[in-house]
Amino acid sequence: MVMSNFGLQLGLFDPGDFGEAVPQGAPTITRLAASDADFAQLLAEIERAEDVAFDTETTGVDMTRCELVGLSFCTREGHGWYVPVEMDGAEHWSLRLNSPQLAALRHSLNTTRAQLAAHNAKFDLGVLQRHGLAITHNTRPIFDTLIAQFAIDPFLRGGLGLKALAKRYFGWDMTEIASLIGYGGRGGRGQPQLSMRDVPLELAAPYAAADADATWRLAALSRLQIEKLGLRRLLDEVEFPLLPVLVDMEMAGVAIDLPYLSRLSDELHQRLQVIESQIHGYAGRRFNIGSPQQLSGVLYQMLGLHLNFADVQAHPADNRVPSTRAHRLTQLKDTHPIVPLVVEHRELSKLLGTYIDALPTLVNPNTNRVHTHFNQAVVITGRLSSSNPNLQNVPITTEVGRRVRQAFIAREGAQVLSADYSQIELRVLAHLADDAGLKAAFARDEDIHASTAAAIYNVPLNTVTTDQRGYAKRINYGIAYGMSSYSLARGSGMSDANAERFMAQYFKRFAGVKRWLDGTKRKLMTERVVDTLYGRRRPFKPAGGQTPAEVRRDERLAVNHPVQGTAAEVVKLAMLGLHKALKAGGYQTLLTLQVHDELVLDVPLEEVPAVRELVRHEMEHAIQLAAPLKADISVGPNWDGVDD
DNA sequence: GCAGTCACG
DNA sequence: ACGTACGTGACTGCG
Repeated sequence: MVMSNFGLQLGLFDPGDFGEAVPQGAPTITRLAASDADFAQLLAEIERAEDVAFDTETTGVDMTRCELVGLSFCTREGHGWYVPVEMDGAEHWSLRLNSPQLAALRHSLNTTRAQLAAHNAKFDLGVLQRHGLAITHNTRPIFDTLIAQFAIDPFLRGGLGLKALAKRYFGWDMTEIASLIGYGGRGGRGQPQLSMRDVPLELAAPYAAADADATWRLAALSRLQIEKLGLRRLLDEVEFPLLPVLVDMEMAGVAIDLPYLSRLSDELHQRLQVIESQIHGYAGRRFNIGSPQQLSGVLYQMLGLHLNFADVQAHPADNRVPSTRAHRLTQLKDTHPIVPLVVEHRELSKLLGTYIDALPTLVNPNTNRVHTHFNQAVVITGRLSSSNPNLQNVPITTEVGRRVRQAFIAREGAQVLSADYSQIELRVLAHLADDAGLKAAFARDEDIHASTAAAIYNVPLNTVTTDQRGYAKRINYGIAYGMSSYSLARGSGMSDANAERFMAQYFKRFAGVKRWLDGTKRKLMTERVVDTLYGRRRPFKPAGGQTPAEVRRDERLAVNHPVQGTAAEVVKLAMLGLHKALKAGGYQTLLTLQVHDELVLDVPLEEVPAVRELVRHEMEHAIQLAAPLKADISVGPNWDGVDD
């Protein structure tokens, strides 16, 4: 066994563990669909197979724009079909779009009793849907081998790519797509020189057929791993059913008010100019304010700003300079007029660079909307992540930030509906810890931070002060992340001794939480793995050799994982129920964004009253926990919601 | 390609 | 005595 591999050290899977069930050696036999008769045989195989893996070959990686070039299928191990699509030139048979053959394939895929499998199925489902091959009526969820492998081992070395997995489990050295279409630039980055459309059939067919076969074998292996690790409910009831929901969300995209952003950009660039010359004036010379190094030199050396000696001490071990982060600058804001200008400069250039000037370039010209990617296999806890662009970190805190949010609008004649869970992680904690005090507070729909304060300070709820509530809020959130009394003191301004007394009082009052934290740490020590309500695992390296700091960190990770991860599962369940209800009700409403505890929808005006109640119901009844779930909803012309 | 910074839950 | 809350993604400067 290769002990250098983290996944294997964790006692997960050796490539040969399921070797008998999944023979590895035999290469793929390629069968080209070269006639109507061939194609008919493929459909017959799809219809009577137990499992069908498929893959799409396209002209690009953007599912909202690329063209379908070919399809590959595997209905039994070792055999892969390739179906060319819309091939020009008469010498080869190919599947035509809008043809009876394509309709027949759609019917087969939607009615077969087989479970369909694909690697990174979101892409393939989106592409197929755009080419008249929507898979919406197959009663079994798509088996996504990438999502499955991420649940099986989130720390898989070598990544989750199909080729890497085939190498790892089957010892295959598969053809990389780069060797077919080539990539310009360095390190395989940059634009491909060709598209799959330009690759000769003799090369494309075996390449694509091998991908389908590899996916088929990987699905078979994954099923065994899933059983062994207890991941069936997570995948069958949450992750796999979520796939078509995410496809719809990504295809829907979100509307952006471009003229508004353009005006905002002009205004803020002007302001930035003014600030910049003022900063250079105070500094006595021009320098790049965006360079932390140069800025640090100006602030701490030229202007001599500091709160204490430690600020300006050299860091001989490395070449680091004193930090210029906003938190630091805020502490210094009254010592020199340059400081607030630097803070504002930071804020404006961040907002302009990341959102205001970036978003317009990301609008899809075909749809006039921005299509983010929701990734299901990045975050260890099971949250979604969003990228290209990341629409889960659109500003909201500052005044200017809210103006950025106003650029997110709805279709003509529609409104933006935003619904967010109230304190979902604390409700999840109440459930996981089965804590009587926490459950009672939520059952009475109390202001949880105020009622925590009342409990800890042992005062009536209506006499809790703003400060007391603030400390309680800090501790409520901190607990879920494994915060220490030391951090509470640092973060709240309390003395170390007071913070310690405060936390002791909290654990006395919420003994169930204390029990759960201790139990989770014990599980970490003994089993080196923790999991969520639906069984998503968070493995840890074997004990031994960690420093005390690393042990503490692992403890925080271990207690945070079930809380954050279970909350993520609840939100996903709500998305599933909502998506289903919107379809069943024939609504034109689009689910557009998910931001961890918030769902955003694009709702036609006439549907607003009904959809508002639908959303509330689906979110609050996504699952039955020991604490009730609560959703707050606002509706308005843009994402900076106005009315609730 | 990494570090610093900062946007969000 | 330890080190200072969990989880992300994007941009910029710099070597």
